[in-house]
Amino acid sequence: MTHNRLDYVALMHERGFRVTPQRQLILDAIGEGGGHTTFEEVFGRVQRKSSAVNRATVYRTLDFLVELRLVVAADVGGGRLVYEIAGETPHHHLVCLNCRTVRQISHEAVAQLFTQIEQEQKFHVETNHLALFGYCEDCLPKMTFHNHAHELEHAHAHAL
Amino acid sequence: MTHNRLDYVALMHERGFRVTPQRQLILDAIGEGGGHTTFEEVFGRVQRKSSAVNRATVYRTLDFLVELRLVVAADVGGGRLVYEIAGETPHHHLVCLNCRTVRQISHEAVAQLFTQIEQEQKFHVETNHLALFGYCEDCLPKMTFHNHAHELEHAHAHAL
DNA sequence: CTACATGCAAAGAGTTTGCATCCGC
DNA sequence: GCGGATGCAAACTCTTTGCATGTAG
Repeated sequence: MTHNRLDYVALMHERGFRVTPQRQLILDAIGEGGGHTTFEEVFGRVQRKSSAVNRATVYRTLDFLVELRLVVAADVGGGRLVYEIAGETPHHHLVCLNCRTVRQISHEAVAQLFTQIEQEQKFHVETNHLALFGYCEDCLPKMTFHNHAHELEHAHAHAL
Repeated sequence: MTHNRLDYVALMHERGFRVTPQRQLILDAIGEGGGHTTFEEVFGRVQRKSSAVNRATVYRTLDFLVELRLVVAADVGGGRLVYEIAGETPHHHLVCLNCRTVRQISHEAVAQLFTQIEQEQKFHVETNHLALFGYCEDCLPKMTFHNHAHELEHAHAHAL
């Protein structure tokens, strides 16, 4: 990763911000996420190491780190952001609509589409945060009959 | 659109559900969205016609219509779903990360990428709900400065 | 020592739920 | 009339904010 301890300490000092234990814990917790981490995961990891850290601090610190561009917040759907240490090679997300697991794919796999859309649609696709929704290998079998809209009775029995 | 009045009335009756004025109003309100409509837009339109309709009813009815597959809920980021009348030709969404406007693009434009990912990643991309995040023609100029700052700090450059 | 950062609790936004009433069929 | 649908209000979840206290530099 491009940001080691010296990097962020220097960056924060340069800008007149303080390097607090909470900020370091939270940065570490994001790094443990292997690419993408939800708020709850970060909060959980931080609490395990120091249970005194407050939710509000984690919210504020995540915003702060994103603003400093040490961290990137990616919208992969599900109404929740995922956080990643910035500066990694561009990659994208395959999000399973069923089990919500998020897998990464390389930039090369989609680069061509980006170029094409850029030209044809005059729309600049953000290269770091593409989210493709669909069904993963495990969930696809379960979902195939879904397309035929047959299991509704079952679903609806508890829904309404 | 594939679902006219007869369609959905028949469908609901078939399944033992009732056709209420609220459900018809809400279905109409989604149809007025020209492709994608947020909850608040639906609620607003419904209230203008019948101010007695409750928020909870709109929430419940949207879920109900999605479950009946008369309506499709698409996650285009921003933490909020957009609703569309089902059965339209497959299309996708270009979502501007700055102004949040959502534009549609045809399926053809991205079909090849889907096939490729399907084969290489063993992941089935949901053909109706692809959301591509980026910046639209209007917002891109405003964001270039922003991106530049980003790149300076993090050697993050990856031009398109 | 002086701001900036944190903890705490309360307030907000958005959504869901329990229950009595209503009304489609 | 029966059972599903609605309205209402309360409960819930997630996030933000005001303010007093703590602490990095």
